[in-house]
Amino acid sequence: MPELPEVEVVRRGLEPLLSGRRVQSVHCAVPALRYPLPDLGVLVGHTCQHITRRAKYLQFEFDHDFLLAWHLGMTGQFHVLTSNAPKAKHEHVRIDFTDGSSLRYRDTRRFGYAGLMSVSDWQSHAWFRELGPEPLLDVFDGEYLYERCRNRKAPIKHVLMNAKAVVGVGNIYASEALFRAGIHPACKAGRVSRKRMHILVQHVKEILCEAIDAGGSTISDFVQVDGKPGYFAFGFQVYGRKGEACPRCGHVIRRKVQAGRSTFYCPGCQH
DNA sequence: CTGAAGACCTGCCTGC
DNA sequence: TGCAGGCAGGTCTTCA
Repeated sequence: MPELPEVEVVRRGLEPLLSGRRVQSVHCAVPALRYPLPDLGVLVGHTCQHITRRAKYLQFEFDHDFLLAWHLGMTGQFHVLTSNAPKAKHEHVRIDFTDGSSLRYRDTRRFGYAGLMSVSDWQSHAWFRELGPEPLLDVFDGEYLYERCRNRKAPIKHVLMNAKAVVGVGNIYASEALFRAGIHPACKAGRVSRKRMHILVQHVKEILCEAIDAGGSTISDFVQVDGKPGYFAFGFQVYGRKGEACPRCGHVIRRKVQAGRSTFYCPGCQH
């Protein structure tokens, strides 16, 4: 489901509802999502202090050095309800707080996963150790990406989606950013010029910011914490638009499968 | 080493 | 109406 903008929208929704709340009880309806769930019972009696984000992971920071890292996979959703609200379908985890609020995790496909680590040392955890830079930080710039792609024969779209190169850019935003930059998704990464790499990076940053401001993208099942959809999907220029006319040059937008993922592009203005 | 493909799991849509 | 097949926003593992 979510790429970086969607995870950030969820983080911003959860932060004011959960920070400062103390855990009263934890219920797991299943032993595992994608991986076995950690023993969340250790959080009982502890207070959620901040919710942060790294790549597509939400990080719930508790007192006493507990950090709960959570990846939403494709269909994971968090909702904050009251503790007496009924259990929804595919609701796998609930964390009740002493003030009566209740954090629910739903995940139809169960591709999500969670782990407990320490606030002071999460960077060394296997999930985080080898991640590339955050795309919205200044260290991610055209020069960085150009150097990262040198001699790489993989398609530029694969590099954009590779979390070791840069985090948070998934299938949708990779397609859209390449369209805006006029770069063909199958173009070998090592053959994109320095100048075009600068342009591409600018578009990646722009599109992620626009999507965050719009509350994320909803194609089928992304919702914000309050249940509202995201609105950015209305702004897609190529994603999901196979057969339609390119908004820029009028050529017919094509869909092709790259490494098992759908890629949408305009053969007229992406080279 | 790199890159491609399969696996995880469920639901929805399409076409026969 | 029913059913097979394809498809879905992520990431890890396996294989060539």
